Amino acid sequence: MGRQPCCDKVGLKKGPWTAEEDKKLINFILTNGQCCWRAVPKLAGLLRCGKSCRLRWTNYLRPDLKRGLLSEYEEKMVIDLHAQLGNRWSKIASHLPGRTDNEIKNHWNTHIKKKLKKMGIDPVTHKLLPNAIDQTKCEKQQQLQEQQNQQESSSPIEDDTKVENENDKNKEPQKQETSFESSTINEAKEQDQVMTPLFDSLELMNEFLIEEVPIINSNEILVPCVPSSSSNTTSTSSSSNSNSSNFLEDLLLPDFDWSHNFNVNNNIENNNFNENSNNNINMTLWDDDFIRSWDFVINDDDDGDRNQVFEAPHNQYPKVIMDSEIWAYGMF
DNA sequence: AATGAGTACAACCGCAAGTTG
DNA sequence: ACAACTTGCGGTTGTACTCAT
Repeated sequence: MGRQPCCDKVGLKKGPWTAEEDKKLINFILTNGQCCWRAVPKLAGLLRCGKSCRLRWTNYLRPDLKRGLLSEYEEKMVIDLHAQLGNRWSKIASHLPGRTDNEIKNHWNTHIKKKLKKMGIDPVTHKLLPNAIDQTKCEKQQQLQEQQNQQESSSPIEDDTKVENENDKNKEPQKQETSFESSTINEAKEQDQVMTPLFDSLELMNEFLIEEVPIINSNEILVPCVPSSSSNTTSTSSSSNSNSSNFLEDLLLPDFDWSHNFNVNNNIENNNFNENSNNNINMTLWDDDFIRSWDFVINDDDDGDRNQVFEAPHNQYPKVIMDSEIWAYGMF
């Protein structure tokens, strides 16, 4: 007897998920929690296989997902982790809270691979490509040649100063490199905030050791949250941290009054927020699509006013410690 | 404006590991 | 111990979108 397919494929829908399907899935998981994916489509009234539901949830609908491009800092981490773990995307993703293995894999294939190749680094082995090695050899030879020429054409006194200057010149990049080499993740974070270019060398990348990567437990995942309707708009992370249920309560608010409060006042600020990737809170989790999903889940009104989509500005994302069990066991 | 190439990313597929009866 | 089942992972594909011509 062969292995049963994960689902009966006859009559099952494939391809992109519709808003209606998302709604059903979110509704179901909010009500019942995540369990037995095989049973989910039947119980949720979806013509999908359980696998597809799980994928949709974990890669797209999950509330603790960050959306948007990976930051410079995240990219650096991915490169370093990939150097050590290879294509074990889920392992890599586990070091980047809010990111999925699929997302990282896609980003690797579309962005990072190219960047590394441009830099003369083999994205598979993380070593310098033969061409790049030849190039650096040539450059070194050229430099030596130039130095020799300069030495020949200059007086001994000038020589000393020149040599010193040359040394200084040579020191400059070295200094930079060693400072990079000694950098910790925190320093990398700081560098990321000033948008430094990607690595100058392989050595640099290898400095991001796994041991240095802060592993964040699922129950520590920060979920951007919205203040309640009556809330002060300057709510701080500390105030929200102290009460993890705020997030849930807010989600359960029947009227979502707060949604348009922000929409009106903060469009400009939002634009700045999206453009300003230096900002620590680089979470675009609550993008239109996502909010739309939740909006209609809560209101259960497909014809509801879509203009009242919540768009909270970056300074109004209180940090909330997300208790994984709340999601896992459907405590909504 | 039309169109073809390139890009980004959501989704699918098959396999393997883990779990259960 | 073993087969059936479930879940998760990594590779690949399909398609919508963007941009250059």
